[in-house]
Amino acid sequence: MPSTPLRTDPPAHGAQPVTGLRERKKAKTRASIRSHALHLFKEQGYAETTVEQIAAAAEVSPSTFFRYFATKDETVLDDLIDADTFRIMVAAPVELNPIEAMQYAVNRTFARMTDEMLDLEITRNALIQSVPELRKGVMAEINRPIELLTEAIAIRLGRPTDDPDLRLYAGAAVGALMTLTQARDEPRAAMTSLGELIGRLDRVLHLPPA
Amino acid sequence: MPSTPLRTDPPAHGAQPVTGLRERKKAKTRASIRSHALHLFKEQGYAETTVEQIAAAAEVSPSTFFRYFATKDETVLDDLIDADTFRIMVAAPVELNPIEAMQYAVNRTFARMTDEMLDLEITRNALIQSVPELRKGVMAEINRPIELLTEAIAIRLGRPTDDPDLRLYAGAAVGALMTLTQARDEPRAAMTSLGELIGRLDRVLHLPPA
DNA sequence: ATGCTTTTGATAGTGACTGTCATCTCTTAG
DNA sequence: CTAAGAGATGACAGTCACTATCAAAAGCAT
Repeated sequence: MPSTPLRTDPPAHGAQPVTGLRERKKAKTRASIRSHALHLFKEQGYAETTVEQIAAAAEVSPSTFFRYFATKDETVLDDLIDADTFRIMVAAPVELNPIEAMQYAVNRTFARMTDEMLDLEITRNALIQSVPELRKGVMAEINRPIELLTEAIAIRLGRPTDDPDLRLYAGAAVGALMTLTQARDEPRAAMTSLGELIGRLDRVLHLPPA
Repeated sequence: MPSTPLRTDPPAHGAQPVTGLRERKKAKTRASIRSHALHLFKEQGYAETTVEQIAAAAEVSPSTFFRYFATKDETVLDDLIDADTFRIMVAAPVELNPIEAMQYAVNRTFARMTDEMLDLEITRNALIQSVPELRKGVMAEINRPIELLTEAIAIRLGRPTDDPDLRLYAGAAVGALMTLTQARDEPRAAMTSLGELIGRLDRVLHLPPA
């Protein structure tokens, strides 16, 4: 919390905030720590990897590690919920119903990803599935996607964002989706077939009219 | 895991396992630790209370504390998901539909509780709502109630326990219920009006026929 | 270069949790 | 009633995530 922020971060719109020279190094450090952390986790396991090791691998001090990531699990869980996907959902063709719009957005998100991004996602997902502590962390933030989904549906349907039925519907959708993805054994399948899984939601969900 | 369990715990039926003398002391110690922990949490806050303090208050060593509770938060979260409620749900009058049966079971569970049990629940609930780490712990076990609910509905309807539609339905129900209870500000209301909240589920849920 | 801010590393904690081992206390066989 | 075995306890030492503090270093502007 700087006292006189002469040049703070731009309001975080869709466009890239014109990288400000010094901040590039920070982004690089952050990415480096994250990357080294994930590699180490994959090689030695999550619990077996200490923050000290990660810091050493990324060539920073442990102090610095904690300046970039508040907790060890943040290296895995950060950015997990992709706000972009919900933005795509909002912008999906109007004739799609909410569930179809979700499918559209998810499929499109996967299509946008490069192979290495997909690999990263899969690694991450495998970690989350296998390490209880990480699974815990994901669940803890379950409200975020519910919130985002509520909002996305509200915008699409021109309904108020605080419509209780919408929130209820979104909560049910996320809950159902959660059970669907967790039922899968292989992490790869759960991820790539996400679009298909969403299609099953309308078997049990029903959106009450405004 | 004793090598020769001459007298292990009975198969845990509904009836009370005839308490075996020494085990009574263990139960007492466990209850004591838990009670002291909750009181301290309420007085000084969760993070501000150390395991050492709890152990001291309960007059055991820190080592012993960890023999009874694997983690600090287990003192709060243990026994949170009440399997009995689901048992009551299974036994609810046949003419009730799944949602009505849930309401029936929840209301009955509250009715069974003594005042101090209710107080305990409310304290616990307030803690969970206010301490992020505890909330995390609850979310982590979200699968348990989904599982139990799936099973309860399956039994009531005479459908197979692994019916994917039922699991989906249960997941949606729990997800929706979660958002409903979290929307509330005052913990007391969220708990005691749980039965009423469940009634709203059928606004968005719909169980596909077998 | 000279000030200023921001980032960094070193250091010293705290507290949850683990593992080990000797002691002590029940329980049961004899 | 007692001895032996099993289980429970406490003391101790250690690991590791995470916090707080402070001085040195590096980026940036004038």
